[in-house]
Amino acid sequence: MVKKMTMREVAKLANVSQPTVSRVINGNKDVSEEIVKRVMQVIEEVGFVPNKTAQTLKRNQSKLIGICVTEIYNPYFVELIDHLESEAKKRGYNIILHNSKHNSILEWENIQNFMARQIDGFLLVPTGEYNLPRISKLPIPSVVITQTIKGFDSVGLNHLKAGRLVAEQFMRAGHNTFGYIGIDADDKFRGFENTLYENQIHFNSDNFIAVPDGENSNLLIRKAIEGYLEQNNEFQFSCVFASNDVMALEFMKIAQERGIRIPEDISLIGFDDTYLAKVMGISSIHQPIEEMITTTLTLLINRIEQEVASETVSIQLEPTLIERSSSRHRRT
Amino acid sequence: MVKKMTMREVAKLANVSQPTVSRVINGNKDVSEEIVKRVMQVIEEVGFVPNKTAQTLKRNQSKLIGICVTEIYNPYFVELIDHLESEAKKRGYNIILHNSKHNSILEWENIQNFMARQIDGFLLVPTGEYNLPRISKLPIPSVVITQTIKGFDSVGLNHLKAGRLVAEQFMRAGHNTFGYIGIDADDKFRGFENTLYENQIHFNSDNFIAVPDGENSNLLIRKAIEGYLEQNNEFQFSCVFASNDVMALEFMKIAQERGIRIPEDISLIGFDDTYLAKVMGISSIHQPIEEMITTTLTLLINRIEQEVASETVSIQLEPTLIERSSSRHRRT
DNA sequence: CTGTTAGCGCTTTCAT
DNA sequence: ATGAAAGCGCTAACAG
Repeated sequence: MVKKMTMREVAKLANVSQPTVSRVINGNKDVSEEIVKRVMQVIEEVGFVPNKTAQTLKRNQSKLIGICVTEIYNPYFVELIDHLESEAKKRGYNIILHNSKHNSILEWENIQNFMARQIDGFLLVPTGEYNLPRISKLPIPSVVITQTIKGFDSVGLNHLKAGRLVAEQFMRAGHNTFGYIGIDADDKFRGFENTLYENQIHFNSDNFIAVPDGENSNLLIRKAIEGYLEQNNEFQFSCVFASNDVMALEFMKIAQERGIRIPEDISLIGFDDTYLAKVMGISSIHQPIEEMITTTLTLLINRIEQEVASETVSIQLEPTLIERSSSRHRRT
Repeated sequence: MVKKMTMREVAKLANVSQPTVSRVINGNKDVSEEIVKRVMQVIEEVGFVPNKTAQTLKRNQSKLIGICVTEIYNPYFVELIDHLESEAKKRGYNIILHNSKHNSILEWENIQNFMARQIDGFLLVPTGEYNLPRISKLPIPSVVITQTIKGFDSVGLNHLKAGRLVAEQFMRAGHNTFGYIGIDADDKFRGFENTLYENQIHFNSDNFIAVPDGENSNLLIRKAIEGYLEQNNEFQFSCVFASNDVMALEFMKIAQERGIRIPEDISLIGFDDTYLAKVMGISSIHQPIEEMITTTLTLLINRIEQEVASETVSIQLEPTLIERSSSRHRRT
């Protein structure tokens, strides 16, 4: 094929009308065997591929799903995108990926682009609240992923439960001073803190190492941890929960540099169970990514195909704790 | 906007003809200020976004570039995709990502899909030779990336030079027994071996740890390295070059488990300079990814827009060695 | 069963 | 400076 073929040209070569070619391609059964064979042969020979752009225009559906993430660097999102790509393909959809880089302006541009490209629906890891009002006015459905936002369809993790799992594990191992590394006091922290509280343990807020929001940067994380050390001279806890694996790893490295043994001196549990955690032997909260993707896609595709505007649904999946060497140590 | 708007409806609201709206949107200057303002206002109000699908059909160009990689898990490809997305956007193109999973059948399906979606051109990390003949017959341009294949436009790395850099560094540090971990005797190995040879050092092929081709799996890598140890009891080299960072990291972990110190007992250099290497302090060959992307895109977009079928060009970029702690040790 | 016709939303002559 | 008309490649309604 040296030039792009169209149905019209295929039709000419097969001595049939152009709509007949369309019927053959779409498996319409009211076509004689004879003609089907003739047309298929020509298609094969010239390597014809139907123009989805024209189909989209005519059918008013593109079989395209958008996904807009806040960063692409996070191994967690990579896993997400990878699964999404395969799963969507299985269901006859392609995906188009955009990165908002934690920037709401860019996020909106991305969504406009989605609209322009006639996607049928999209998945969103929101940068914040900024665009939510206009997103809810869009004429196509979307599902928020990894977070729960009221008024939106969403599939996320039970973060409270995740925090609880970690706290329980630490308590079971005999710890009584606790640390936390994260962006702010979100649900996973609250689950952690509440569980301690229910067991008459007060979480000392000095041991909350706050990392600035935004792109996950090793440098920023390191600064935050070193900032803590300047204030406190040494870590005032025997176990620490990091709100993602990147932070957990950075903590581990700083500990190693200072001769602090993990888990003997400090136990560590991360979050997301990315391959960073697997590779480095860091215990971590596992999110059921595959289940998340299938659930999300099912929800979104239902919205696309049923076009019913029923109540928004918000699904929370259950986290599990994957224990590795970084927390396999019992305090005495 | 509760329904998708079209130019026709915008036109009606602005009391002009539909082609006039098109002119306004495309910045045609033969439109009176007055009307431009009126139309823009309506567009703003109703949140109209032009339908790129219809534009594609009419203009016969989609402003879409495909990229098909062999795996998405490799941090190197993640970096590649990330840069590509931003850089393409700067030049007015969107990207559509596919994963061939090292499978030639899937690769061809992906390319067919590209064609169906009317992409203007694509970048390819080939799974092998299988599809190359038909790819060269396609009516749209493509550029092979990370490899050099004759008869194709390609942008890759000077792998011979990379191997040479590593060998030179090891020799300079006083090593005289050498190891290699990789898939097969590719250019980067040849550069390594040749450089040793030129210095009267024979590379002992027993010290070639061969990892099976395919998806980068930590498990397969580990098996290969452990297989070596079963044969040889211990590592018969004081320095080792791993053909990517994932392999380097796996080597490092196995070494650690066995009390082998890096770099004191064995120096290690990886390849790709991914954040795995950065985070773990592994010396690594850096590929200039940004330069690679800009070069590749420039080449591809030239092909797309000039539509001249001149000689294929093949560009090799220069690697650099980033030295980190895993090789900072001088033999005495 | 198969062909004819119309039209998806846009751009692009061609008139005026 | 603006509108009318044609057509990109396809699907779908309608004839026959």
